[in-house]
Amino acid sequence: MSDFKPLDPLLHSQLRLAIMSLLLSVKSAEFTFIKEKTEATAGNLSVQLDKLSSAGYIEIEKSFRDKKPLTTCKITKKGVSAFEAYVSALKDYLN
Amino acid sequence: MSDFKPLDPLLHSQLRLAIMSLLLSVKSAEFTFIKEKTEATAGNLSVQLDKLSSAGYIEIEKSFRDKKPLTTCKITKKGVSAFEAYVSALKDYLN
DNA sequence: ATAAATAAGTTTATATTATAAACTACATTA
DNA sequence: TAATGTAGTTTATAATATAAACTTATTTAT
Repeated sequence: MSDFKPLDPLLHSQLRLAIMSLLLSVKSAEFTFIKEKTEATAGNLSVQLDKLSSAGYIEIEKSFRDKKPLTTCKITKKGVSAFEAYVSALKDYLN
Repeated sequence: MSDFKPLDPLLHSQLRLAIMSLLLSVKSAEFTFIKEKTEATAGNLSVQLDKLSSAGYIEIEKSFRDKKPLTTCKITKKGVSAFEAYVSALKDYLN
């Protein structure tokens, strides 16, 4: 029997974890804000946001501001739960 | 400027993290013991142990017992430091 | 008016990584 | 001596992360 619970592979990724961590601390965040905070490239960020969204961990709203596209992200209840479960599982690995 | 320090990719891996976590809590551990505790396949374990060893995070000793190969692993000082740095960096992601 | 630069992303191609399947070597048992 | 088990290693493949190239639209300069 293993001492180690599996770690949600969707969260066990540096960038996605950073995104989720950010989103936990705010009501919502814009693409460009997340990009600055995580120092990710736009392409990478776009892909990872899609994955989190597909999993139902975040909600993405696309609109326009000043005639420019505006992508706004928000963590979901499911995302919060998944994050908490991940942190809890991770603790066994960190002693 | 980023709020998130990079996570050592060698440690940010479920299996390698489990291996390091195990090795932190014992003087040394045998291949088969680590295999049972982590529930990894022998192939995967072999590869990941090699990576940790190449990085200088663990030391691997190969011998024989009862005429059978015996692989024994031990965490190094460098490995302990790396693990501690990883945990410290990770904390910023977990709030 | 049109060419160049900027902004906000997305899509796609590539490099890296994780993982298991297949294999090796040797010992034991039927 | 043929099959089974033990303890791994090597290699092939699947999955993942990442950046480069691209798209669409806007603003600014010529």
